[in-house]
Amino acid sequence: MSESSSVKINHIISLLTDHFGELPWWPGQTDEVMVGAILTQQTRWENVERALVHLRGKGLCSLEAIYSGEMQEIEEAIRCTGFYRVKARRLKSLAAHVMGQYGGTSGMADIPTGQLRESLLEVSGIGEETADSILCYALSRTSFVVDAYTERMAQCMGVRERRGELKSIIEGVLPKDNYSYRQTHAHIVEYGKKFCGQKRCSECILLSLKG
DNA sequence: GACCAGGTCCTTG
DNA sequence: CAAGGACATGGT
Repeated sequence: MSESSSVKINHIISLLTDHFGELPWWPGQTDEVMVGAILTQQTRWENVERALVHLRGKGLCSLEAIYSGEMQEIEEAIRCTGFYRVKARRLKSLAAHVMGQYGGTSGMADIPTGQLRESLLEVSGIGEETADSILCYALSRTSFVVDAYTERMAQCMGVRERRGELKSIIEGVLPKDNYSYRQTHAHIVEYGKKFCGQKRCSECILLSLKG
């Protein structure tokens, strides 16, 4: 990674923090956040929230309940998030993995973050972003979530590194605490939603960094 | 009706 | 490795 990329990213992060301040982002209990991490794949958060309401109504919000729940019930509850058949399968895989390997969410407490990440990546349907979302937002670890917005923003500011490298760069400049990790990812997504539509790119709040 | 959304997996070149 | 398609509903 180039030195200038780190400097740029560091600058971007502090501008975003100044602009957005503290954002309430992805609250909730551990298991629900893990479920949400899968449901939000390529999907708007508002639709995920509706699905979570359905799941709560059926008592299907814990991994234990999903593990033993009916596939049909799960599919029905999450239909509004799209890709519902794939996602139901992914939820089952995650539940089976966590129950089988750790006996439940609480069993993961003593596993080091890096090891847990590798473990999550073994689950079919959990890629890098979902694994990091679970680590950061469900398990309060310091593993930064790089998503499409992060990559888009970086490209837009002339930082050419792709996702894997971006993760290293960002983790390299952030204070090593979970709060900073959560907030920074939240800032990037808010920035992306508000300013990264093609039409609005000229009004981008980071315009001063371009060039 | 076209196009996109806080991805991941599988197949091809 | 990069690129393209499949998975699917809901909002603009």
